[in-house]
This record gives sequence, C-alpha cells and structure tokens, in this order.
Amino acid sequence: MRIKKLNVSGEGLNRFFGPLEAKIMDILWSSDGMKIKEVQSILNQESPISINTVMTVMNRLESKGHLTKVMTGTGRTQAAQFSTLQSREQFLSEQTKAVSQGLIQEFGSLVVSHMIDALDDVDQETITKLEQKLNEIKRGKKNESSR
Amino acid sequence: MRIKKLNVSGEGLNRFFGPLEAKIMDILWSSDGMKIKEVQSILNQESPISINTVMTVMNRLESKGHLTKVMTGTGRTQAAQFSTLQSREQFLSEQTKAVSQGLIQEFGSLVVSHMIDALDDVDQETITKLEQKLNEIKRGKKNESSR
DNA sequence: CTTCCACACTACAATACGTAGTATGATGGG
DNA sequence: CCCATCATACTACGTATTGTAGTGTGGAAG
Repeated sequence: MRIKKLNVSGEGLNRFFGPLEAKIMDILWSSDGMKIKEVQSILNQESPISINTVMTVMNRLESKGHLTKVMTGTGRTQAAQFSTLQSREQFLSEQTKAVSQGLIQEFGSLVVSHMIDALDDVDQETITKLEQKLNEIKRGKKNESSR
Repeated sequence: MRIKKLNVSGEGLNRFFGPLEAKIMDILWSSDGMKIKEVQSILNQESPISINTVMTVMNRLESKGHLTKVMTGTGRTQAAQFSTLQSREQFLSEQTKAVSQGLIQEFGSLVVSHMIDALDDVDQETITKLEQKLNEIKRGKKNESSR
C-alpha cells in the first residue's frame, strides 16, 4: 500500500508512519506473524501502553493495507495473527520509489542536481550503476535523434 | 520555512501545501504583495469563497513563515499587504533539496537507483552535469585512497 | 456621528494519529 | 454445567492540520 504523506524530517520508518505505527511495523518486520498481546508486551517494556491502543493502531494498519489479520480460535482463545504484506525492503523500495520518481518527474533537473550534491556519500557500486545508466541514456538519445 | 509533510501524490505546490494554501501561494508568487481581498477576488472567480476563509489561510501561511504581512492604515482603510519570503524557485529548490537529500542520506543507493530509473526524462544539460559530477567524485575517491 | 470596511477572534467539520474505556462473546476451569 | 476470564469490537476523546465561515470591533470616511 502507498503512503500518502512523507514526514520530511523524522528518521527511518517515521518518515512513512506515525511514531507508534512505525514501532509496530518495525516489530512485525523483525518477527513477522504476531498477536496483539505479543506486540503490546514488547512495546510495554519501553513505556506503559494499553493493549487497546496497540489493537487500535494495528487494526488501522490493517485497514490501510500494511498488515493482514488472520483470526484463530473463538472466545477467550481468540488471537488475531497479524502479518506484514511486504518485507521492509519491499516497502521501503516502493515508497522511496514513489517519492523520488514523483519528484524527478515533476521537478526534473532541480531534483537531480540536489541528488548530485548528495552523491559524495554514495558507495562505489551505485556510482558505477549510475555511469552505466548514463551510457544507456546517451545511446538511447542517439537512437532517438537518428530515428 | 521548511515543510513538514510532503504529499506523495498531488502535483506541484500541492505536494507542499493544502490545496487552498497552494492556490494562494501560487497567486502571491505570480504577483507578489497583495491584499487579502485581491487574493479573494481571484479565487472567487473560480468558485465562491469567503474572504474570511482566505484571510484565515493567509494568516496561517504567515504564522508558518511562508508569507510576511505588513499592516497599512487603520479602521476601514486597514489593508494587510502579504508578500512571499522566498521566490517560488527558491522555495521549490529548498524543499526538494530537503526531501531528496534526506532520502539519499538515509536510504542511499536505494533512492539513487530509483532516481536513476527515472533519469530518462531528464534533459541533456542535467545529464552532462551529472557526468561531470561523477568524474569529480572519481577523482575525489582516487585522492582519498592515495591519501 | 453613524456607517461600513478590513481585520481579529472564534468555531466547526474532516482527516490522521495516539490513547484508552466499555461492551461482548465464547471457552476453559471449577 | 455455569460463570469468570481474556481477546476482540466498538466507542470516544485529545491534538494537529486544513478548509470553511460567522461574529465582534475599531476607526476613518462620509
């Protein structure tokens, strides 16, 4: 599922979720398939939090399409099992793709030049990929003009 | 001033503002230094809108640091003059910079490769700049390793 | 001196998110 | 066999953001 708003400041998952949502997604991504109470136990170690709070937020994450919910048992043996739909990697990839492609498509060179300024920190492998891509583009443009 | 949230979908200024805020910033950027009523007149041509609505949003834009307000006159001759603090170009540059650098710093290669995928649409001049930057980086890295 | 304009203040709806109380239903323990 | 217990469902409230607009007020214009 696609996030609507990106928190420009904030770190990691907090860019894509509210702080509690982010913690919960993080827990589920560390150890997929958990019951509400298990998640609450973990969160509760940091600071006291009601099981109801955790339940509400997890259900919201489910409605938003970030988690799936499988009911098991009935009555007092009931225990919803929540799982992620995407891996953290898939998720981050999809979201960052949506953002960066959106920006480049709309603001083109402006964004690319900001990107260029930030390139120094990027690893050699990425730079090699970038070079290759540039060569591809040059070939592509040649074909275009000779078409 | 820095925007907190980026609308991932949405176009142009709507990425950084609510729809009405965006329209107002757009008007001010087209013709800086306007009174509330002037802005309202323009907006009202599209669809009826209360002057109070326009005033509220413009005042909020001022508190958020996107506009400045200069009062002139008193009584019924009062007329706040609103002006932008940055040009549209400066604003977009700053915001896209914050977003893209934040993403690149945090997600590095992942984001760069998404951006690479989107590069095809970018103009030749930008690509040349990118090539130059890559060469600089290569020289830089050489110096680093021989240091 | 009264009217009238622009602004200030206040308020409400919708959405998003964090928070948690109360209600319900069915099973497991006595 | 019955009821206490536990997880879930439902409901609700607070804050923040954004769009929307009504009511109050001060002072110059007429």
